[in-house]
Amino acid sequence: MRVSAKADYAVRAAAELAAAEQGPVKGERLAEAQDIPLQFLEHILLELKHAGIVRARRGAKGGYWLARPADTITVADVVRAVEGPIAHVQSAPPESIEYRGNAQHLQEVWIAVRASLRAVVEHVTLADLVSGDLPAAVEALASSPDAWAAR
Amino acid sequence: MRVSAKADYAVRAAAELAAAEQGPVKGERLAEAQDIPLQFLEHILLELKHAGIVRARRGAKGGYWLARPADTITVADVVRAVEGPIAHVQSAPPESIEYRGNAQHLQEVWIAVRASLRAVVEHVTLADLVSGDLPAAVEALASSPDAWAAR
DNA sequence: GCCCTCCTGACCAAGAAGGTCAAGAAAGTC
DNA sequence: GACTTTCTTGACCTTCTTGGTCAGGAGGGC
Repeated sequence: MRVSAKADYAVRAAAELAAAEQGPVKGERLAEAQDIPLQFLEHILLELKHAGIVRARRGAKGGYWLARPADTITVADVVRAVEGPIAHVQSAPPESIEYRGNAQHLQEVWIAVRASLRAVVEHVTLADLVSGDLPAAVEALASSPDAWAAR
Repeated sequence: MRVSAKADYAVRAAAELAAAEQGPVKGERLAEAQDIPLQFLEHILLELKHAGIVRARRGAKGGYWLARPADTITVADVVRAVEGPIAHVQSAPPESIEYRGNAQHLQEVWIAVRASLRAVVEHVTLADLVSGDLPAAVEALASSPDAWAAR
């Protein structure tokens, strides 16, 4: 239950692209802006491209840009593109697992875990991220002092 | 953002212990009840013991039992015991990461992710799991048909 | 003394995480 | 057409994690 460096990098780069006024942004600029190893970032951007989230052009004046408007791309889209399905259990979707005996209801718990995760990442768009104007429900979660406490 | 086999096994075994009427339960019985490789399970139980969640006694009539009442142990306790902190980003707690440029607000998103995760796993106890009587908020999340859809 | 059950460390194969390197292919410029 | 720029792609690398197995030891119960 952790977020990989790759997913974090991917979202940060995507946010940077969302904020770009116009025209393609070079990989190097993204890498510098977010302090990400360039070569690693280019692999990530390639995956985002294959997922249809980003587009690219080579050559002078080349670079990357978002394939769709920033308010139609969610954090979940970006994370899935590089990490695969969210909240799998034992590499399988929770709804496909059969639980026996006294663990019967564990399936519902994992389903609820996934749903609560989705409720956040599927509702924050890149546009929200850049503007800082997060959905009210997300803001509420993040603003509780309890949410900031380590545990 | 996935749940490991180890964490899943740990919760299942803990649920089985929570349901045990009385007296220690053998590792072998737990392994059979939940179809978990015995040797692997014993390593897991050892971790749960070190975390103070479970107790054990050796010898004939030996076995494992919960160190505390089942309604005071949450799924989060068990998962943390075997997987470490929940929802870390790049192996660090989200509140300790500094984001720059257009990714400034990503920190709040990861904090919200962690909070929403906690809202589920910290409120389901082993007793809830065995009885199937989950907290209303969790039930609500799990009962939405949308939550069961793969994506 | 003997059996039972937990305890523990060593080992292992496969895969992922987090990168780096280097060659190529397209786009633009002169 | 040559040259530069920037993306594209595959190969490679090291370390850690995952999901186990094996074998011996230690302690309890009878």
